[in-house]
Amino acid sequence: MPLSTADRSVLEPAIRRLSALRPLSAEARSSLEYSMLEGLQRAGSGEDLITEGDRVDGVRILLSGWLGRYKTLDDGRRQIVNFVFPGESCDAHAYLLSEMDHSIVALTPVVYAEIKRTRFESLLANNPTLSEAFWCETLLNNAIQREWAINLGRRVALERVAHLFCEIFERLRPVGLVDGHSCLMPVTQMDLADATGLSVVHLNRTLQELRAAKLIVLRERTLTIPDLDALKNAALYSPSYLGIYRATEAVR
Amino acid sequence: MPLSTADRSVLEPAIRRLSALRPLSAEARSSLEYSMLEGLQRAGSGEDLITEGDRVDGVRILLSGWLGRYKTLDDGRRQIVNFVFPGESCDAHAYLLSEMDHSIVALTPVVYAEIKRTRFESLLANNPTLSEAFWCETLLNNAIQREWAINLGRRVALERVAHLFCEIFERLRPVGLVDGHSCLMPVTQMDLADATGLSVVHLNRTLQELRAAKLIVLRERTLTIPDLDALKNAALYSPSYLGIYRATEAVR
DNA sequence: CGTACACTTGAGAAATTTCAAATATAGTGG
DNA sequence: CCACTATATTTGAAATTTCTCAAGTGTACG
Repeated sequence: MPLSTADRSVLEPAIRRLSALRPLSAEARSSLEYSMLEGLQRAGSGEDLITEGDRVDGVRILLSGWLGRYKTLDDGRRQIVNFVFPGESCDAHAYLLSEMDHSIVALTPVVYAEIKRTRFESLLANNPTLSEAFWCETLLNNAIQREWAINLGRRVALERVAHLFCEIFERLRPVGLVDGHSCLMPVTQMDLADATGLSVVHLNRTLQELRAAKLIVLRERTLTIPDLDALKNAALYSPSYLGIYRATEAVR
Repeated sequence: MPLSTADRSVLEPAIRRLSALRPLSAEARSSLEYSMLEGLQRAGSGEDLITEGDRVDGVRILLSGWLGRYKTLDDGRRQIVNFVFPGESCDAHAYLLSEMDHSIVALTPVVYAEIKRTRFESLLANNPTLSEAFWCETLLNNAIQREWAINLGRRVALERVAHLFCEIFERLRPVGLVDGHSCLMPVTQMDLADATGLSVVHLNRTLQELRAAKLIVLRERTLTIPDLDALKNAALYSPSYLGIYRATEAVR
């Protein structure tokens, strides 16, 4: 469903994030803003934005809420293979491949901008700097996906959940969604379980362990990390995969 | 160490694979060949081609042997997050990010072509079709990486190893490295364990299970899959993530 | 021939899952 | 606003998977 009344401030996360990846010219920025404002959309929690096997015909840029990229096995097992946070896009360039290899679901109510393929392509053709920013995003995604592999393959439950929380913090920070030591945690424990490859029951117990160790406070849909370094320590966190964000952090 | 005598046939896997991703113009093909022939290199088994934290300054295209992309945790745990097979490139465009987020090791003796950044960039600039092929490769890598996430997060040991073998088959096929029902399996069980997130001991037992079920034959560094569909079944394999290869398969 | 490395086996320990049920919490219609 | 219902979180206990440790057997290579 299209949004009618929209002021430009809803676009802020997208602009902020792309600028963090590559400095955008004023011109690139304004034509992007124009294209986004034309395609504002909402989706409700639980709604699939796109399903494995679909063909893609454009790009969506998330403006608020959380999305989950997921894959399922025939017997229903589900793995969230990545989150999409405000400012991040999904499917940029995906039309270069034949079809979607995964699905994307709204884990919360979301607002996003949809830009059709032809529009998007001309936007990139006219703004090399923008094109580079989107490609950078693809590369960054790749790096994040690799980190998820070691997270799922080699970290034990506690480290794994701790690591996810660290990553969420670092990815929300550049778009201004970390407030002091806290951020919103709007998803269910089931979602977190599917993202960490754990059962809900064990995820729940792991959260309690993290709470008992005073590494996190999690209540009323808010995650607080009193001491991020301590949590990173528990997670065996290594920062190199989000390297491109580091400049951003310094600027804060 | 540079290779001296080199005939053009060593380049075949690379040309074959890129052509599978995007049809290459004769011109693109020959300038790529020329650039590759100039930068032929070898590395011995166990040698790191590049290490996490390094800056990248070019692209390498693997011509023979297997590479492993891996990450490690401080206490030594290692996860191979992906393999690189002949014809695949590593680090294409990686110089757009600040530094390597992972390391790449030669799991066998390898031959590869190295193209320096400036050379590579002008190659892409002059051959849009080539540029698209390389970007396609990046997107495909992304899809593979997502599949690894569900493999590590949601498949049990037997399914996981079975799935890895199916994937290896499907990725080796387009470059002509599958011979009937067999392909080379030149890596150690330790490497396979690190790729599937299992301990060596458990990987070994899982292989025995697969053998007992007649799903694989594995001896003398050769993997035979008598009935690929049966193995895919056991792996809960879903083909959508290697979709772009499907045209290739049909052509065979 | 020896030494290092790769593979295999056994057995107990640990992590994680499953099943089942109890308690919260949130959303909905009256 | 409340009662009702569905969903989300939490708890207990047993079953299962996977890991660790330790040792034995092969195999390749100098």
